[in-house]
Amino acid sequence: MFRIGEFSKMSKTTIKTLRYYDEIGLLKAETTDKFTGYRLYSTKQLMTLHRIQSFRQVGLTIDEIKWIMSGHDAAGVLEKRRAELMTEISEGQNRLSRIEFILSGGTQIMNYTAIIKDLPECIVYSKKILAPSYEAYFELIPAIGEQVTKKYPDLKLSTPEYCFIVYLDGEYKEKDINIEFCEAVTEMKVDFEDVSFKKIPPIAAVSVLHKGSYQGLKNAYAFAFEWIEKNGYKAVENPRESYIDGIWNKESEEDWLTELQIPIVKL
Amino acid sequence: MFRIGEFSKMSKTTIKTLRYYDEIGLLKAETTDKFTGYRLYSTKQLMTLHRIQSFRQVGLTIDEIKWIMSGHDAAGVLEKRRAELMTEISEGQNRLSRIEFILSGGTQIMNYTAIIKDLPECIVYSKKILAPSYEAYFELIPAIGEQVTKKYPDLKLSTPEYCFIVYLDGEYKEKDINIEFCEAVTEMKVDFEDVSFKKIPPIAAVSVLHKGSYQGLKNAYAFAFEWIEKNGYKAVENPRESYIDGIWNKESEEDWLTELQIPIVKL
DNA sequence: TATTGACTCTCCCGTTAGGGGAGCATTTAT
DNA sequence: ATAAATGCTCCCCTAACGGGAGAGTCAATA
Repeated sequence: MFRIGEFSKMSKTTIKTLRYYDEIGLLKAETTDKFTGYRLYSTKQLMTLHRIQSFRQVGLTIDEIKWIMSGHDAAGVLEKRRAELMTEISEGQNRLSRIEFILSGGTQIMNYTAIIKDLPECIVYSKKILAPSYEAYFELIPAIGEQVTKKYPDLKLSTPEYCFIVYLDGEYKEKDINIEFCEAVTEMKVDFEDVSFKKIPPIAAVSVLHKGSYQGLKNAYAFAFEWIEKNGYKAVENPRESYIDGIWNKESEEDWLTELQIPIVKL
Repeated sequence: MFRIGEFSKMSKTTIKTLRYYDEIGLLKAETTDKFTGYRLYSTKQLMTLHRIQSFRQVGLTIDEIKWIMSGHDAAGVLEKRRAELMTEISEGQNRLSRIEFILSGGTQIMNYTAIIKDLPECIVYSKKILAPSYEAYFELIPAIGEQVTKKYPDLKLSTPEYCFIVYLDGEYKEKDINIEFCEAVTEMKVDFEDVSFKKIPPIAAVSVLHKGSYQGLKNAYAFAFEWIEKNGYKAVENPRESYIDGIWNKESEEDWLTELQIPIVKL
């Protein structure tokens, strides 16, 4: 029989860990001196501990090991752990890729940052319009709001407001732009005229914030698409251009704030 | 200005997290209502939070992000994180490999388990002997102890005891085996006759416990070497065969306990 | 024999980045 | 006026131990 210090050296396990395993019942000392409280271990425990350590070294949790040590089959737990490890590894590689993207600089000079967001489900009314030019279409928006309010006076916008447009053209255009305007609301209603209601399902998207005039949005798009490509994602829907601050509440163009949301999937 | 719930939805961040960031000073609310205590956020905070999230998503700690957000250069931190990620990934792959080795069964039927241990530095006296057979050499061991004790009566063995042999032959032999016997002691002494003292440097080793008669040790060796190969290690020194329980303290062969320690490096 | 130093015990706090919930105050809608 | 939703603070919880305080135990030495 060995005292904890000796047993600790034999097994290359810290005393703290041995006491902890004793406390939680993973590996009880064979006997505990009734007077002194000293824990005493045998070489039999050495075998058990060896097995425990082999599981700990592949990352099983204490509870999982307890389960196995109490006689259950290890295979199920190990397969679960294998699956966890595979996702851990690919998440690690994803993070590594993202860090290297930042460190590689270049595009990052523009000071953009990208994050992945889960966009929740939402209900919107939407209207497709053909705008003669980019600037022109902003003047069309208030009218849409009025049109909807006239039809459904009780319809409420989501809080916080969430309104965005989607470019329907597959290519870049400066005039005669096909645009879909969407505004999130709290309730589904029946379509009317050229306004339709729809429920947008939840989806993951990369989000990039753009500050300043809409001239610079091109850069934000370029950044976002490069980010998507370099980090192993694929854009699966048209980007949403969501307006947070703009002419309606900020005088200076510098204060305008726009969020690009590009729905993606991991490759 | 937005209350915490709205801001939470805009940024896709939980209220708990926002309060936590406020508390630790990573992202203070722009103002806090003096009477109600309500936190109020602005779209400016949205930008800051976006940056914070981009760092969180690659796994930076809160302290690291604080450091960056207070104006320091991000590159150093990111490079450190990159290095961490690379070791995390390779550790993950190592664990995965080890789990798949277990699940692949086969060798595991013998119920061996392998772990990696850091063997600490130790001082041993050692003596090389040519044993006519495997069994014969066990009878030579007591004599060695006496020989050393006669020369150095005050020399003390390590506690716990650590004694092992190393096979010096490059090949498997059944007779005329070249063996080095080592016993850990507390002090360095001067060599005498055919006994030499040496300090063994610390090294990592794979450890396999073998229970039962020495007949079965072959299996343990086979298991250990297969484990080493399949999991991307390389044996860099002769294995140590360390005796824990044996004929000197256990009558039944079944209770004998031996530990194989094979110094390794990761490939 | 007394003492010193090494060892062991229990108890408590700390670690990360928040999550869960209780109990209470405030705001908004009916 | 009341009810529902939202906000606040405060406290405890996580996984697997590590650090340290304060007190008891053991073996060897002066």
